[in-house]
Amino acid sequence: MDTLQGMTRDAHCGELRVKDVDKEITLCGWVSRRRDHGGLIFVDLRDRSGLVQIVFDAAAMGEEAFHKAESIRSEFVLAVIGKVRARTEDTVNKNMETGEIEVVISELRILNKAKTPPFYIQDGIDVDETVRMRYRYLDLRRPEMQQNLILRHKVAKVMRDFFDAHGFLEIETPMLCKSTPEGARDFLVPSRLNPGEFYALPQSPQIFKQILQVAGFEKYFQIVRCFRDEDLRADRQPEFTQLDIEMSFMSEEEILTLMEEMIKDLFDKTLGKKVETPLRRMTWDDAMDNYGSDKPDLRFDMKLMDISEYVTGSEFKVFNDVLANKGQVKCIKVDGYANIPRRELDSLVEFVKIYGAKGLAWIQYAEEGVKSPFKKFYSDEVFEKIKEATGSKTGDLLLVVADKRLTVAAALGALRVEMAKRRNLIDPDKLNFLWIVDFPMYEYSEEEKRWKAMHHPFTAPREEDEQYLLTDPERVKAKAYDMVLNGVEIGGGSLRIYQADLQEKVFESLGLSKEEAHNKFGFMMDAFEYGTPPHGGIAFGLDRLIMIMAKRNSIRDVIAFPKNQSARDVMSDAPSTTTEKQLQELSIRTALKKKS
RNA sequence: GGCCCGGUAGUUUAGUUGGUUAGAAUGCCGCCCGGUCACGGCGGAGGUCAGGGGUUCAAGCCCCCUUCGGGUCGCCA
Repeated sequence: MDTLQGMTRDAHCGELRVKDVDKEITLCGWVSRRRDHGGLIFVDLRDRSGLVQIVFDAAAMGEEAFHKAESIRSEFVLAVIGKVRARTEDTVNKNMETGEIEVVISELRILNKAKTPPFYIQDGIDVDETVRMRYRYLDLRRPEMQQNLILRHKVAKVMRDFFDAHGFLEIETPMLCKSTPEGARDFLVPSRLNPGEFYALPQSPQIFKQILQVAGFEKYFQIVRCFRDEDLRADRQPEFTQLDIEMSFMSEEEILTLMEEMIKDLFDKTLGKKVETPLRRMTWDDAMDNYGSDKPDLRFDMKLMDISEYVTGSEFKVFNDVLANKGQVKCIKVDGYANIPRRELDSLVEFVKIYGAKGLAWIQYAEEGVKSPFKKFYSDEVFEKIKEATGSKTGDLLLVVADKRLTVAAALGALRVEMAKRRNLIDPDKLNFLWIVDFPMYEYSEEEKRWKAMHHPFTAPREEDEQYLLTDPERVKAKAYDMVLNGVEIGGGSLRIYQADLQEKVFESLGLSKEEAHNKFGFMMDAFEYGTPPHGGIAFGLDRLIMIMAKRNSIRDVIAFPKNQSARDVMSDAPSTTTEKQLQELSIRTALKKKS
């Protein structure tokens, strides 16, 4: 095995071009591929910058050195000295960035050997994710994964520059915190020095960033890790990164505008994409009624349409019962799909049931006539009216759900996205941003039989709705906003309550007594008594944002070391059991021996 | 906690109605090869069919349980 001793790397594989021809260079990198032709060996050498073909020529480099080159295998680590040479026209490789040149090697050093990797170190592999995670250091060696993390770095850099330029300060907040009572489950950390007591890892720096406003920093941001002990998804990890922002003396309008500028700057400087501002704004009510979602994907249309008025007063019990209970009958139109196979319709019925709908009906405006499971309950005239009202043509399909407002929204909203995917209606190159505004202040928890804060209990209600806080919480709208990109919530925030009496009223509306509230948020409420400026902020999910920018389907592809769906790190095998001694030190008496 | 899908050489997989020695590609090893770039040719090694139990003359295939993985509903202020 050789060493680097006396060698100085002075070039990078992926950067070499025709302009470098005749230069004598020293490269370092990993062996991506080897093509051994007997007296001539080609190797694709890879470093962070990319690939270049290096050539070992038996005639030119001597028998001993060539013999060494013959021992090269995949992922060996090499240092080579060679001369850049233009390729002859018939040997140019147009698929490679460096395909017009190659490097003829005069000296080879094998810095390290490598075991045969369990999968190809290349883009677009189709390998079980567990294998990728176990060998994450090899997975991350793949160019596309390197690009994802390079993009991630650039995103963070552009954000920091932007906020610095706009007078924001990045201030760190604690990782060891007081457990927050509402919201997600906390990760708990035992305190050795305080037996029987626990810290929580932050779900977000929410309270600290508001207190920083009380402290007079005026403009704060932080790229910060957050922790939530909930079930995982393709876009949810137990620890994730958020771009956290809070500022004083700014209106909702000013905050939204500033964030639009930040997004515009970000996409321009990282991807070279122009984002049109101001971004479209939509109220929560409009989003729910027209798209069945508070994070609608507007890269395609397919609005939800209400056909309640056309189907009232018939013998059809399903619709009658729903309409009698203030529900609605709504549909989406799938263009040109009247001849949908029966089997697929049946699968769609099962699909909407996942979202709480009891069933799915349909109208097929087929060439041979209207087909519908409720055809016998209505006249041809009714189907004509619906056809006209929904703008349907012969050949179109309507998918119909009848239920309570939010159930219809959930089912048809999900079905809308599903049908768009199946019918290939989504342009993957499109970036569709919008703001959702005027969120409800509260949502009802069936489980706990009480009103809960939709955003969090520090969110300010709209002034005109304050009078309904205690009497009619359902109609109170909040000064809250979400940024949505391609059907994904990438950020959310609000103006906060900064006056003690209003805060108490909101706590009261949530069923929190003064004592309870003080017990849970006392330090914050104390702080708020010493001159709190009006303030507000927002937090962006950095992982999700980068996932979309990198056109991936999982945030695991833009996080260096993610957890699997069971929240395990399969490379290091965390979490794990610990020693009796450690547990005793931490005053954890119940030593759980899950695994022996 | 619920639902759906899946686990067969290192990897990606085929495997019929349950019926001979589980087949292929790729990777790996050896030999040959001077212009390849998914190099090519010849030869070779490589399998606890996730684990356990059951049905059967016979199980990769059927049934049950367990386990692991992915997606998702609930959950995620």
